[in-house]
Order: sequence, then structure tokens, then C-alpha cells
Amino acid sequence: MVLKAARKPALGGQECDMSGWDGGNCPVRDVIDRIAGKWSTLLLEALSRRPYRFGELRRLVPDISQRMLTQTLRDLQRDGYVEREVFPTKPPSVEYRMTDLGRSLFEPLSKVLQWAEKNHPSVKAARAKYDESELA
Amino acid sequence: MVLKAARKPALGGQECDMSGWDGGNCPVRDVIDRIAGKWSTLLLEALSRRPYRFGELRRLVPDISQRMLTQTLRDLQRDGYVEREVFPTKPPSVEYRMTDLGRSLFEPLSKVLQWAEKNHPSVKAARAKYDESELA
DNA sequence: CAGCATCCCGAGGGATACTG
DNA sequence: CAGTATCCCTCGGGATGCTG
Repeated sequence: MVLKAARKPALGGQECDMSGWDGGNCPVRDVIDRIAGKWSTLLLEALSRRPYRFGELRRLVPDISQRMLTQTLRDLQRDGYVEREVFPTKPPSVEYRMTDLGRSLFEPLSKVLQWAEKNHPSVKAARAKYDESELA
Repeated sequence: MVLKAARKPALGGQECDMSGWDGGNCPVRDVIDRIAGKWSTLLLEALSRRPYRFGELRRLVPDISQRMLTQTLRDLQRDGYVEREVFPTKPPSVEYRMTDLGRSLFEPLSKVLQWAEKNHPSVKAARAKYDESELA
């Protein structure tokens, strides 16, 4: 199997300093790199509201492939942010719910997302200004 | 030139819903994707302390290549988080300093980094538990 | 010193088809 | 319904060498 491999750092990743944040092997990026994935924040945001089933999440985030949905959910589960519960119905249904750890992460994380939403215009303006002055 | 292209979304990226966060083209990920780069947070953290020169940043983050240092700084500058000032000395020196926008971003962002540092043990524990139960 | 240019690789991730 | 299994390709990013 290939998909199963809930991505581990592959190798390396020993460095990182964070200039006084901590003393070794950068725990910060070890955590950040996971939630920095393309879909992680979207799913965390959704699951912060209420539990969802697999298919519901697909419909909520229409642009995600089921491959990435499965993989991202497994990664989030592996890091302890999300719990998976299987209901032995026929056909089976699976529910994903956020854990306490997930909530405690999402609290500061949501602040960043709100910042992004609010300040998007400023960022776009900065980009436009930069690009303009660059094509001189 | 190839490096110059301060990365624009390439194309696509039209989707995103954020389930009620906003109405289109996902401004959230447009912002997040940038600061989710491998080195962005490290550099923002450094520059949140004080301005630095290029070489100083290299020494602060020894594992970054100058290619990535240049590119990440340009991206951060383009999005308005960082200012670049060139001193016409010989040889030239360049100083990077965080802008007000950068600081306002780093405020919530630093909370997430602190969370990551603090809760790294919990995450590692969750991973160990998951991996153990998986190789059954 | 502070970059730019080139070559190159691997992981992240998309599309599609199949299954219990 | 909730996944697995493959194929495939883009692009983030490392290594190296050259310049004003």
C-alpha cells in the first residue's frame, strides 16, 4: 500500500533553530508542516463546527479529491486533532470529530485564518504595488 | 530570469469555500499558502525581533539555502510583511525589517507557533499511539 | 556582501478506476 | 458509502557556480 503512509518527515528535518524558541529538532515545524498542507486548515475549520461524515466533507469542500480527503483526515487523526468513528451499518458510515487537542490548536489557528480573511485586501494591494514597481 | 517570479498562484485556486467564511476565491488560503512555506515562519519569527541583514539571516537559519532565503524574503516583501532597504555601501548591504502589516500578522501567528512548541509532546504521543495501533 | 542562473530531484497532490 | 490502488505531473526546494 502506498496511501496508508501517513506522512512522516521522510527524513532529515533535524535542523531548525527558531532562534531561542527551543533547543533542538524544531518541534515547531514538525507540527506546523502538517497543518500547512493544502487542505488541513479547511478540514479543521469544518470539523471545528461539528462532526461530519466522509461524504459530507466531500460536499463541503468540493474541490478536494477523495484521495486527499482520506489522506488529510488520516494525517489529522494521526496527529491527534481528529477522531474517527466507524458505524457498522450497511453500507458503513464514518464520522470524524475534532478532539480536545484539535480544538486547542484551532483556537489560535482560527485567529490567523480570521486575520487572513480580514487583511486579504491589504495583502493584495501590497502585491499589486510590488508587481507594478517590479515591471519597471 | 526564473527566480524573480515571486510566486503567484500559478493558476487555478479559484475554489475554496471555507464554509461561510467568505464568498469566493478563498482569500484565506491565498494568504495562508504563502506563510505556509518551509521557511516563512522562521524568517518572520526572526524579523519580529529586530531588522536583520541578509548574511545575518543566513547565519540565524543555517539550513536555508541562499536561493530559498532570497526567494522567501521576496515573497514576504511582495505580500507586504517585510521591507527591504538597500544601503549603497561598497560592498552593498541590505536590511530587512518587518512592516506593520507583518507585525499584525505575526501576532496571531506567533500564538500558533507557541502552541506548536508547547503541545509538541502531545502530538508526538498521538502519532506514536496511532502508528502502534496501525502496525497490528 | 547579496544576490542571479541552472540543473535536478522528490514529495505533494490531481485524475481515474476498482472494491468491501 | 468510504475508502484503495495506480498513473502521472507540477513545483517547491536543494546543490552548485557565477556576478556587480
